[in-house]
Amino acid sequence: MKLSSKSRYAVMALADIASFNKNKPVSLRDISLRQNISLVFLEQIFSKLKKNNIVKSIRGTNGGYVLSNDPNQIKLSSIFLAVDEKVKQVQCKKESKKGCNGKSSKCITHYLWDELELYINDFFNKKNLGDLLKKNLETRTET
Amino acid sequence: MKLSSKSRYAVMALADIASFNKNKPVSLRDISLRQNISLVFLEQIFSKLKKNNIVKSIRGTNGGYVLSNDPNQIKLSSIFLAVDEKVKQVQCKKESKKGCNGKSSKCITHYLWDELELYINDFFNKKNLGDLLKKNLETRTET
DNA sequence: CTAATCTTGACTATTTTTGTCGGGTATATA
DNA sequence: TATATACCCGACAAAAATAGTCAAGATTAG
Ligand code: FES
Ligand code: FES
Repeated sequence: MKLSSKSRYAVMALADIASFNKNKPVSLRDISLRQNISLVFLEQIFSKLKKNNIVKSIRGTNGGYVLSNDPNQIKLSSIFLAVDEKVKQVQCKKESKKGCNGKSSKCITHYLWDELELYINDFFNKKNLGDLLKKNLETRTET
Repeated sequence: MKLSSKSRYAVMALADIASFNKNKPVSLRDISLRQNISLVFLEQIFSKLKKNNIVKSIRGTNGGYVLSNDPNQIKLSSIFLAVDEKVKQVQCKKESKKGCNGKSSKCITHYLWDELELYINDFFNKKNLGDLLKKNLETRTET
């Protein structure tokens, strides 16, 4: 049970931008080098982040990406929504009366998975990019 | 981000045994029919559950499986351990000083994923089969 | 004996993940 | 205006993980 690389990279890259944020656009090339992520893969990811208005792009020489909002406003859940990371533990359609096994009622584990799903989503709703930067700074200086 | 079918089936099947627990062994065939899970796949899963002492097997006619412990003693985390479900969010070796990206220090997202990992494992450590049965009963009768 | 049941290891099909490739288009700056 | 630097986009492909199947056997109640 883990996050996809796509999602991890998305958060990594955004955190990179946020920490280098001198109001100048950050190029994917730089992120790629600093974070060791394939440039072309990053392009894919940022296409989605842009469509979902998490970042703004500036084209041309000295271009790159900037965050659309303050890091404290960017929740993990928004990022994951943008890159199609879904926390899906329940295997049935929630609205339907039917269960995941094709039976006419919910399976015995349904409510457990539902609870787990809420539990995890809660984490992603509470955490934002700002928290990440702060935490990171704390832990690093604490050495 | 989701659990594997193997893990879901394991919990489902164990819950099935627990709720039919009249001290009689429950055959995989019955579970397969009731829960709509491939019999052969269940065999694979139960092989692991047995090795990890979650269930005991009784061979021969009228054989089947019984739980090794009281449902309240069987934590989700034990079940997942048995079927190799791993909650792995951090992508580096935790003990090492090195990061997931081959760099010499931990990446900027490391502490976030570490926190998430603990958070999720906490859920699995707190929940047991008994909780599941109780919850399920409540929710169903509440209609 | 024989039918029901567990036991085991190898094998395979499908899906998902993790990217690459090859072509664009826009723009700052010399 | 030329050029290099960047973003933009859709199709494709390798690799890994998942979700099983298949075949052959061992054990035991009745
Ligand atoms: S997960 Fe919803 S019915 Fe099984
Ligand atoms: S996850 Fe540990 S260093 Fe990146």
